Amino acid sequence: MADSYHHGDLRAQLLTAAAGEVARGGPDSVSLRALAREAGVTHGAPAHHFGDRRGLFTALAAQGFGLLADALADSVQARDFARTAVDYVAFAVANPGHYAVMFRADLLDGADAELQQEETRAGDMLRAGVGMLPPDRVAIPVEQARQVAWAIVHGIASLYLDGALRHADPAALARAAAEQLFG
Amino acid sequence: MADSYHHGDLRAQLLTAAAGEVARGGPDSVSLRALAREAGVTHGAPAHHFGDRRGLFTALAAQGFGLLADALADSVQARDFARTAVDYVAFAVANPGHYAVMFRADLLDGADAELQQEETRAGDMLRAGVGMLPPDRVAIPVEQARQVAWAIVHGIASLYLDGALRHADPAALARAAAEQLFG
DNA sequence: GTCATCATCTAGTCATTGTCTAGATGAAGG
DNA sequence: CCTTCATCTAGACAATGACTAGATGATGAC
Repeated sequence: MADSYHHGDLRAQLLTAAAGEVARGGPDSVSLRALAREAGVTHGAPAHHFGDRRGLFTALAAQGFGLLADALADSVQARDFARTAVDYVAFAVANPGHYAVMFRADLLDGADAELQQEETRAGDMLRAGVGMLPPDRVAIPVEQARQVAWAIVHGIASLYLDGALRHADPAALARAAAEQLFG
Repeated sequence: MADSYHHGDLRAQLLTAAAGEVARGGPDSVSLRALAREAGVTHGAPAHHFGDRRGLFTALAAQGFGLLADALADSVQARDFARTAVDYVAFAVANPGHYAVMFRADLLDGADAELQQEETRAGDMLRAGVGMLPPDRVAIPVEQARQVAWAIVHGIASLYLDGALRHADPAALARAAAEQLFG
């Protein structure tokens, strides 16, 4: 359907291209018109699917939260926190374009229903993962432990994706962090 | 000198205004022309001081790294890691506009001399802060411990500034994180 | 005191972008 | 067959970043 009037899969293709572009040059380098050119449609076509630029990033973030929740499901069910930490960082490294926009409140429409739903699903997954830790390993209130656990995997992922930990193995670092934190 | 031909303090004023705007609406909402209007100069004036948009963010980040190094100096000299962690997060909360661009490689000119200098100074400060931890509290290689320590304060600061930890006290969280990590 | 130098700022221009509007296309279903 | 509506086209507009040539005046040498 690539040469018909109706593209047929434009929304998905735009999201994929946007993720690639964000991973390559950051959110600023994403141009709706460039994405449209790349997809072989006119510059106004993306607006129908995403409304505006913010809508594109919101859709990308929602997709990212969905993928993250999926990526964590196994280890959370296995109640293996160290593996959850590794899987979290591995998700970010494998999906840099998605991850780079997921927590950028300034780029997203926080009121978007799909975003809220996927974000809640991913958040519940994370909470469950930390809730299963052996209490004798946790020296601080459990709610703080949850936030600290999130902060550390987010910190590793963010710093690595921003190039600040260029010479480190992020997965190994996540494992070490889990051990030092709760081991 | 506000109404003379030469502004006299344009560079500093633009940086301050840019920090405020980044804190308010993120880097995307920063417009060189809007900053110029606000400062009462023409749209071309900022280019002389920063070259282009990237140069503005680079200068802002360099200033931020300098401020960060200053903010950490006391506690590092006192070899008090918990306080360093708190001071780090407190710096980010107090200077959200600076912090939001400091690690955004896509917005910065990594080759800038001033940026590299200030970044190195802040990095050395952080390394020194973690290097003084009691060895029997550290279960992982010291280099990983450094990275983990950085990741956790960066994670707390980032998540808080992005609004993901809206109901938490970031300083208290930093203290708790230090205790759980190395306490 | 005068003058040259140069950092600083002005003013105009251009391509590009996001967004809005009206309308064309064609797929899907009654 | 024909209506409906999601999808896409096409044109326009204001705003922006970047570039250029030139005006201004602060500074320091003589």
